[in-house]
Amino acid sequence: MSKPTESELEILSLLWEMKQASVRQIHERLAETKDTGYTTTLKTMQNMHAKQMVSRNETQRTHIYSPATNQKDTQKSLLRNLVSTAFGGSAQKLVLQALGEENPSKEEVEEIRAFLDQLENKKS
Amino acid sequence: MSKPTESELEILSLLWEMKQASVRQIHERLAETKDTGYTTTLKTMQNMHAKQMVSRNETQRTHIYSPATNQKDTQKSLLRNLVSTAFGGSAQKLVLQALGEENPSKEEVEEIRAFLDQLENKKS
DNA sequence: ATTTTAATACGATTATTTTCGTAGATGTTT
DNA sequence: AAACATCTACGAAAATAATCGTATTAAAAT
Repeated sequence: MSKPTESELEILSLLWEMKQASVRQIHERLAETKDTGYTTTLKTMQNMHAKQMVSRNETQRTHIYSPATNQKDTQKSLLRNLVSTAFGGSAQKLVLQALGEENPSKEEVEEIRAFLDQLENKKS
Repeated sequence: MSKPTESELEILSLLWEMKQASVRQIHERLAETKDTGYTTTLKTMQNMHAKQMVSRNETQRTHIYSPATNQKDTQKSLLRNLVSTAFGGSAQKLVLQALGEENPSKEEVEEIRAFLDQLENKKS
């Protein structure tokens, strides 16, 4: 599986969220923040299909697309890439930086703490 | 300041690490993992200079480059971008995912805990 | 049935990024 | 000083990504 481009990732992200969608639906979501033509969205999704990045149901005239790449795996590889190119290989730095930015709620902090506990238990 | 491209980021990252370097030095580091010509590296660094992404000392024949963009700021914007395109806007998810990947040492976990404490204190 | 609307396919254009070759200048070695 | 190595500058080609226009087909509305 190849690395999605910026545009592809925007679409993929929406598909992960929506589980499945038509080109029209995706295009409408994109239109909230972007200003490109419908056929641009269509073409990109067709490209993604050619790359097997998404699958689609063609039984209806309006094709329904769904993600063919696992969200977790994609996130993992994007994170790995970012860590190595922008954080000098240190995931720790990335985590701290992200936390500093995030301004997490009490609940979120608790969730992270719990996760850390769990990590430590696994070690011993 | 514009978003660095993939190649630019590789170089920028080395410059952050080395503080300053000649094209030759950068090229040799890149050569460890990549297989492109010297003039390619040179050209990219010249482009970066044109974009004011790096500065350079031209008093010697061999120019010495140094980063002109702040590492933290760049990391921040790259993180923000990744969160919004690949993590559905949730920095929390990115943090948890990164932690799951990282397999942090005891010391690193402690560092994160300390950072979380500090975050909470700031709130009250 | 005709017209209008909405969809896909697909080539072509444009923009961006990456790569390299060549020329010319400046050092270095012999 | 001649030959060689090592720089920078810079244009241009090649590769990749993003955008759009047009043709065609299918469904929906009148």
